[in-house]
Amino acid sequence: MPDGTAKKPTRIQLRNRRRILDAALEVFSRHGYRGATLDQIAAEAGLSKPNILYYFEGKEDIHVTLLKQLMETWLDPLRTMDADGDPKAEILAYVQRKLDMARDLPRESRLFAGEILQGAPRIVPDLVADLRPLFKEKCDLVQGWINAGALPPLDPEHLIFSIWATTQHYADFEAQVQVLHDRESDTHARASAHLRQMFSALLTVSERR
Amino acid sequence: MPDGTAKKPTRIQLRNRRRILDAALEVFSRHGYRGATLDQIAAEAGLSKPNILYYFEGKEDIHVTLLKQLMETWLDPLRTMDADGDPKAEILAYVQRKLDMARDLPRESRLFAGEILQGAPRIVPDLVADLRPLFKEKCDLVQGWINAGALPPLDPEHLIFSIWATTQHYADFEAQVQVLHDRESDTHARASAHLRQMFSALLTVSERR
DNA sequence: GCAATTTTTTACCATTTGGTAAATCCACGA
DNA sequence: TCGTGGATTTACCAAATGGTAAAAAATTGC
Repeated sequence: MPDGTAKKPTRIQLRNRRRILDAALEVFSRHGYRGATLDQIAAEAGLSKPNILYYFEGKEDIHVTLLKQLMETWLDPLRTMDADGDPKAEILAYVQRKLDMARDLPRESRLFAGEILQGAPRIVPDLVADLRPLFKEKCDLVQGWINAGALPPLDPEHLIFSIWATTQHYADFEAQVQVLHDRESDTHARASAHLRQMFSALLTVSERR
Repeated sequence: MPDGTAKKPTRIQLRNRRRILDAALEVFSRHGYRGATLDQIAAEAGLSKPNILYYFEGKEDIHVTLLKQLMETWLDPLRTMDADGDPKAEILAYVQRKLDMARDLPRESRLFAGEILQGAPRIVPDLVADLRPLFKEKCDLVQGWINAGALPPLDPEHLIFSIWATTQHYADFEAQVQVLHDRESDTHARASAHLRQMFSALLTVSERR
């Protein structure tokens, strides 16, 4: 068995672990943690169930591995927000990056959403360790811009919440959007335009007459 | 057994069905459909498992009953949006009602979110039958206001998506909000102020100098 | 080519879980 | 008070599911 204790992973090990995580992402994101079965993951990965348990300690191990790995990707666009850039442009660019991610990585978005929805039982520690500091940092950054008069007074925490909510909505609630959205129009393009308009309005310093 | 075919339900039937649905809402919203077990629901309801199956045909029956029942409550605030009121005030009031619902009925919000997240397999028909017409109607209403010059040009569909996303976020992602939000501040009050500010900015006809 | 190691399969198992059958309990009207 | 029909419990079951042991197969290093 490939113990996790820092050896050099074989080519086969690398390939199969990736296969398994790919399959697991697909299955977990569609059915949730409890709804997903090892048999489904095994079938999707093209491996046998015991073979999967040769590479991971168990179902939870796969899920946690997936979540931790995902967290990095997920936080990346936020990290990119640059203190030296133009405040409004930086934030609007962040909105776009987040929206693009919802389009390009919907499974990842749903996996994360499912975990949070159920109280984040398996990922709260990572949330506290990784997300919280970054979140605080970026809130402070936005607050700094406000204090400098580069942005109108607003609530940094809830601004970020709103960005997350509006962008991830298109991945997490895709089933609903699909039912409601006008079939002929390009969802992504219109969502992009709308969010730019909305956050632009919020971020623009109102010039009183 | 109390067949669904239109008899007069006993007092005991009414009471126990309500108990079961209450318990099921609690359990389903916390663990999702697959994650919830009849035993948990039974324990929460203070009834035995077979007794629960005396009142409902099965697990799915309970879940579907809950979802359909919930849909009504859920759509109510949207229905209230009045064509004769002031457009901006009507929309902002809708935002507030939706935010209040996220605070007062988080379990309902999460139950719904969980269903949609997994592709809404058990509720798409109702979405199409109930939600879609109402959604269309209100989009047309907003479009009418825009055409009349009472609102700036904006995308009605995505406006509503954004309202749903931002308000429900506080219920569905509560675990995350809890980890990140400043402990001393009143989440609901600040969220309310922020959303009012954001949608107000979006809905205000920009008066060019 | 061959021993040693890694990978995969076969054959299981224990538990959980949704669900059922039938016996029993109980409320209530005549 | 007693019978009747609704309500509840007891004792189950079959399938699904996470997981394991050990043998077989493949791969690798020499």
